[in-house]
Formats: sequence, C-alpha cells, structure tokens
Amino acid sequence: MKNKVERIQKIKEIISSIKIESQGQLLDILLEEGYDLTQATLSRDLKRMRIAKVGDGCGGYSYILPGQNVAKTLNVSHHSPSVPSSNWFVSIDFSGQFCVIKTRPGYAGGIALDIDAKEAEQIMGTIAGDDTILVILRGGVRKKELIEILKDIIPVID
Amino acid sequence: MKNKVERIQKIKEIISSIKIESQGQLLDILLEEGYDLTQATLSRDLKRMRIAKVGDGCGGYSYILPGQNVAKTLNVSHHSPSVPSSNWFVSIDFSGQFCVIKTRPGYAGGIALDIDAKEAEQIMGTIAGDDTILVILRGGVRKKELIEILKDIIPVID
DNA sequence: TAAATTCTTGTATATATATCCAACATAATA
DNA sequence: TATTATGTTGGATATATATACAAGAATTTA
Repeated sequence: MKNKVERIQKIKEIISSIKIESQGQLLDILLEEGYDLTQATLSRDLKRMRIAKVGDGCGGYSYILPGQNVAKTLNVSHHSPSVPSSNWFVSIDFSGQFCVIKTRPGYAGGIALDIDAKEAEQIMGTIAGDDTILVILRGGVRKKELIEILKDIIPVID
Repeated sequence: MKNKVERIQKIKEIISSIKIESQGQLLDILLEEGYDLTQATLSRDLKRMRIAKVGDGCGGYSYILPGQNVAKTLNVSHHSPSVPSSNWFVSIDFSGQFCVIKTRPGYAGGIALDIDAKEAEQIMGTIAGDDTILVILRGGVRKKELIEILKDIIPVID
C-alpha cells in the first residue's frame, strides 16, 4: 500500500501543526487534502502511531504526537479552510500568580504581543519563548479574571 | 465535595501502578475500592487531569499520566545524555517555584526541548533564551523532585 | 441568615472511537 | 505459477467516551 506511508506522514504533519480535537475533524482535513480513507482506518492509524487524545485544559480536547514537544518546524500547507482560527493554541495552566500558555512552535511571541496589547492592569507582564508564554499576574488576581481578559485571544476558553 | 480530592489522588495511583485499558476497567476498580462514582464523572476527571489514552504498541490501549513518557516511534536526543562530560552545563539555581539553568551560549533551546520531552507533570513549562532556561514548576514541587527528573539530562547533578 | 454564585455529580443520551467481518491486495513460499 | 500467509481497508456495528441538563452541595456575598 503505497498510500499508507504517505498518509501516516501527513497525519503527523497535520497534528503537529494545527490543533485537532477529534478524529472526525482530522478525517475531514485528510479528505480535503485528497486522501481517501474512512474513520475506521484513521482510528487504526492513530492507534499504531500512538497518538493520544488529552484534555487541553480549556474545555476541549487535543490530539498529540508522542514527544510532540520535540518540535520540528515543518513546511505546512495552511490552505485548509476548515482550520479553526485558534490553531496556535495548545493548552493553558494556572498555578498561583502564574499562567502558562502553550502554543504551537513559533506562535508564543506573537500571541504574547496580543496579550500585552490589552494592557490589562491585572497582568504584570509576559515572557515568551518559542512555544510557551508565561503570564505573570498581580497579587490576588483570580483565574477567572484572566480568562475574561484572554477570551478574545483564546476563543475556545470556557 | 470532600471525596473528589481523594478520588483524583487514587486515580493517579491506580494509573501509575497498573495498566488501565478503558474507563470502564478503571471505574470497576474505583467502585471496588469503595469510591462512589459513575463513568460520566470519571470521564470528566480524566479530562481535567489530562490523562491520555494511547495505543500500547501491542494491540491494546493504555491510559497514561501526563508525566509518563510515551515511547517515541522515532528520533532520540541528539546530545546523548549518556555522554558523561556535559560540556553545555554551567549552573543551576532554585528559587520558589522556579529553576534557572544556565548553559553555554546556544545550548539552552536544545536542552529545554529535552526537558519538555520528559513531559514531567511537576513541570508546568520551560522558556529558553540563548544561554538560560527558566523551568516553571507546579505548586508544591520540591527541588529534590526536579533533580530526580533532570538527572538524565544533567549528569553531574547530585 | 438569605440570596446568589459556583462546583460537583448522575441520568440519559449524543457523540466519538474501536473492531468484527469479509473482500481484496500484497508478499512469501513451494 | 499456485498456494499460503499476512496486511489493509470499508461497511456496519459495537463499544467507549463525552456532554446537556437538572439537582443538589459548597462557597461566596450581601
């Protein structure tokens, strides 16, 4: 099956570049890209590839590659029209006066600028690496307050 | 709900000690242990805990904690941790929930990837510059715990 | 305390995912 | 080549998992 090798590669590529929330979503993208397969096959592929589905900390789910943090930058075709607008988002976590937002590789800096631009008094500052943003909050600021501030940057937040 | 905290702890315990293949199996164990809950609640717990279901490589599935490494299908660390003389390492410091690792110029990014790849639940995230890595820990994580996680990467640590 | 708000949960159900079976393809062996 | 074994897939379906909703705790606020 010549097609299978290619398909597996493509799945990796997609999952490492945009946020996938279900097999159905991934299937749609693959079909649009011209691959011919069914959900049954996709399920088998994901099992063999050891791709995992986990909560994203934000009310949704996300499929992740084993060791996805070892990020290789791919030349990805972003022409899929069904890609959600928040395709950079990976996860969000809170701990004390900090919030850590994980993004797809390369997005952290840009998103941090957006957050800074809101000039919210509750936010003391942000530090961004390549795929992680640290948001430092002023004392006593609650999780909910920050979510309120971020909700138009992270649309899927709940 | 006083019970919830305990239950969450128990779930971690079970998943880290025996192989769980489905929520149903985990649910049965919890019920036997005297916990009173339904599949719906368990599903929510697992989502919040970011526990993932992945193929086990042997025809089945396995639930894993965020800290447990999924065996990667490919690619290994470039600068082998087994090399005793870690010429990149400069210093390590702890302060509250932060750990700052200094490296020789240019190494920080690569080492940070290795730290991320461990997917340790105690680590909330890392941010790397050129010669400095900031490791952000979850609340209550002790210095000793982090050292245990890092000892593969920083061989000289004690 | 009362009222309002925010959690937590179970039931019932919707949705998502895995797998049985049969068909066909591919590869290996005689 | 013929035969056998192994692998891949889709369709249908079974199974597993997620969630809307409502009820009742727990927590906060007035």
